[in-house]
Amino acid sequence: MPNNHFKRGELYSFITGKASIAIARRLQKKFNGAGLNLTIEQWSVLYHLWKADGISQQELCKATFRDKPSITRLVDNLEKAGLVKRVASENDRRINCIYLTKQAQKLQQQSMDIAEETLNEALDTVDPEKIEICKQVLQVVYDNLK
Amino acid sequence: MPNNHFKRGELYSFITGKASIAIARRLQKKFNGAGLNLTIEQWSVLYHLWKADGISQQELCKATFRDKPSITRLVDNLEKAGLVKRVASENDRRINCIYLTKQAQKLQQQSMDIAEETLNEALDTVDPEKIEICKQVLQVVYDNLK
DNA sequence: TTTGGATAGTTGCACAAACAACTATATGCC
DNA sequence: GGCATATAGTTGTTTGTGCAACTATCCAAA
Repeated sequence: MPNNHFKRGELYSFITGKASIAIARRLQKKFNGAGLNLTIEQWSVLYHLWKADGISQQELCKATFRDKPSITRLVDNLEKAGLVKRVASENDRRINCIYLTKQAQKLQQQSMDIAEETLNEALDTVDPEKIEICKQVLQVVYDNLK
Repeated sequence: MPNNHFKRGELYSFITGKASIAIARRLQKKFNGAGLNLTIEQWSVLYHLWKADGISQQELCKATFRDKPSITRLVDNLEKAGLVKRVASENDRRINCIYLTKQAQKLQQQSMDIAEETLNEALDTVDPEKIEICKQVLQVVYDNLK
């Protein structure tokens, strides 16, 4: 029997990711409350564009851990909202480079502040060493399954 | 500045819950591979019915951390699949008691085994003490935000 | 140079989530 | 009894996800 054998009652919340769902909901509420008309999923795309503007949809797939159709539709909606635009690559016409609009650039500071605030609320009273261990475990889980 | 202040680069995967998404995808693939025609969300409803058959939709909302419309539709689909049936409560006709069919009872052992196997794969090589700390942290996160 | 395979992106479909607005039933209070 | 209010559940709409099938473009080898 593997040493990580799980007791029945402990299995559920690990699989369902209750904690990350709670974080996402809190963040969404804060976005709404701040008048940011933005879903968490859209924000996750902008997050990577703020780090590297003009990357392709394929690169957004890898970065956000989503499949191609999901990114197609997120970019569709971001484009409708006037936050990004698709520009066909000069070198390879299969590729769309995704560029932030000025409007999207304005959202960076505020939304990142809200995200950080949310995480601080989530991790309030938690020993920083335990947070570090938790992050390590989640990273190994991800690496084990990807 | 709170002692849990997050560095930018660390913020993203905590918020997006990459690890639990990876777990859910792996579990879904295993269900599909085993010929279980069942989504993870449907399984999460059955999970609670296996523990307490005949509970109401409202109780399923609390147990699965979902809102009422989500449960309505999950029960719709489970009912279509012949896995549960709605029975109006005798005492209070507003309430639907949700009962497992024989077909659903047969799925318990196999699907729980697969779930446990998935978690063991996810947590392979992780020190059990660290898993314990990780579970604690995630529980506190949940309690902080709920 | 043509052709076959790989890569980038899109579309259709089924399922699920969040929110608001709705129906039906129960309950408590006058 | 009758009305206000709370509770259980449903429905409509928008958004997102996963899968399969599709188009367009690129590239490399015959």
